[in-house]
Amino acid sequence: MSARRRGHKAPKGYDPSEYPQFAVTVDVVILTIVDEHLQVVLVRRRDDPYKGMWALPGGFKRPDETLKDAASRELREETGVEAADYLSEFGAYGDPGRDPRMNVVTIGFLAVLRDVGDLAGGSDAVDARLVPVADAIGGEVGLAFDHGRILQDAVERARRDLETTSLAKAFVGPMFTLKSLRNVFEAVWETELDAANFHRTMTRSAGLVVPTGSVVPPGSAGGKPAQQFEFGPDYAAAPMRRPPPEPREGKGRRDTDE
Amino acid sequence: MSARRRGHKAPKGYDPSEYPQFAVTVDVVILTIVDEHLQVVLVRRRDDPYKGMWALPGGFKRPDETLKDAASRELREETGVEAADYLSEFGAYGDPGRDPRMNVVTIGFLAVLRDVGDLAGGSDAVDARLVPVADAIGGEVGLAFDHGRILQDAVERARRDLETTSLAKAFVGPMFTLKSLRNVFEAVWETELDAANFHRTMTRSAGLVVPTGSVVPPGSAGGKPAQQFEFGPDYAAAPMRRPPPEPREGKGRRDTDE
DNA sequence: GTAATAGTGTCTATTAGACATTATCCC
DNA sequence: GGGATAATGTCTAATAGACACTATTAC
Repeated sequence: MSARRRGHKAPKGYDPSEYPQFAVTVDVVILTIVDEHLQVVLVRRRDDPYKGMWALPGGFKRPDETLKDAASRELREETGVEAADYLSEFGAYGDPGRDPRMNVVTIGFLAVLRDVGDLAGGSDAVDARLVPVADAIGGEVGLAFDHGRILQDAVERARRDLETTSLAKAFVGPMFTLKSLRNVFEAVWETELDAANFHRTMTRSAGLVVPTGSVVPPGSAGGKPAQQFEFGPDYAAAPMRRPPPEPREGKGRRDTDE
Repeated sequence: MSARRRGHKAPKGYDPSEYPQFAVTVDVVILTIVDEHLQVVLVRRRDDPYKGMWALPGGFKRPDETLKDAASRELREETGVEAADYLSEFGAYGDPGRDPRMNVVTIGFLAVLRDVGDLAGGSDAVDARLVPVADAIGGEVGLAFDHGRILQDAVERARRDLETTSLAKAFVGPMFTLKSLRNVFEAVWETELDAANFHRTMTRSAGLVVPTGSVVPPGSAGGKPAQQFEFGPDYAAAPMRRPPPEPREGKGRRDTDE
């Protein structure tokens, strides 16, 4: 007991052997939207003892880099993308035994990309694929360790940040139609938004999104060409609130019926 | 380069000397409201090489405890409080050199207490005091390392959680007046809320707060006795939005005038 | 009585949401 | 033309915010 001191400010010359040592890893939850659905990058290592399990990309933090730099490096190594359009820390994970092989504390980072590019180009020792978030959370994909919980936390953070920050910018390119922007909110929030009201809410106050003048022709099914917009200087948060999750059928208390 | 492997899943028998080792500390931002102002617990260690600097309470994480347990333990050691009314992780700090004495990654926890009790009872080696958050952030109190930034992040998280979670419960006791509850929002958000509208918003839908029937007599200045309330089952988030920060005088663009 | 605090009532401007209507394309 | 998609218009209910007013206490 005397060996341990209160507080984390060890005196000069404090012997590292007197306090516990941990490996620190950074795991990156890389989100993007493909086919109108939210997807996450998962990897599977060929030399992994947990064969068949998919995992979040990640790696050891180095002493001479920041946590964010470590996350950025892992992202680059995994996807070849130089810089994420959004990269922020969302959680820390240090339960004893969560990795049976060592004492490790993992910092979770949320990365959002407009386009994930060619995943196979990342590394020759790693399988990487895009998985719909619903599948990964739903348990249809076996996730290693506590990566399921980490992914859940990341998605919840993305849902919140989409409402309270300019995260939406990271999901779309410099020019976008209001339909594609609406799809971002619908995919991340897992909800449906009225197209007419969405259009009005986005364009009501100038400075959120501004029309560029160019239009995109409709698909083979026809329709009015859609205006292309870009973000204005005032977009700092979603101009609408996230709708509350719909009550499940047959769950929760039932006041009426029967 | 060959010694380092991509990803954090080291093979069995991986040599700990092949990846960097860190000390992991947990720092706890303990918030409470005293005299209608938000306050934070700071400590100053007698044997600290950085004499005169105040710091956030914290300590090393042990391999056999979770991060939250470590935070809870530090909180208990510092304040004698057995359990915080709110305790959640809000950030990770790992910049190289942030603690010049060792490689350390710090996990920040936000703790909220209704009553901080006797701080001096915590330890004989530590001075502890309550400091108004405005003073601590304003630079009027010298904070060690990057603790100023950690504190700022914690306060920002508290502001957000007060709006989106039931954090308000942690600031008041089991019974409270609407004035004291309103003061929680005003102190944390650094704003003023209309008392009449606050009352209506809180009591409009039953299940948020419910009157207990008991009242508290007014002070020496007189006034109508205040009803005491307790939280109902439906209080999961603040029933009002956080007001946007007021634009500073003389700052920002000026469209009119001159 | 006056001052002070708790709580209610009322009015208005804004907003969310539902939904009809118009505009412009493909076939 | 008919179908499909984009964008606008309209209506209603709910809400936020300002503020007047009533209720109950200390002095």
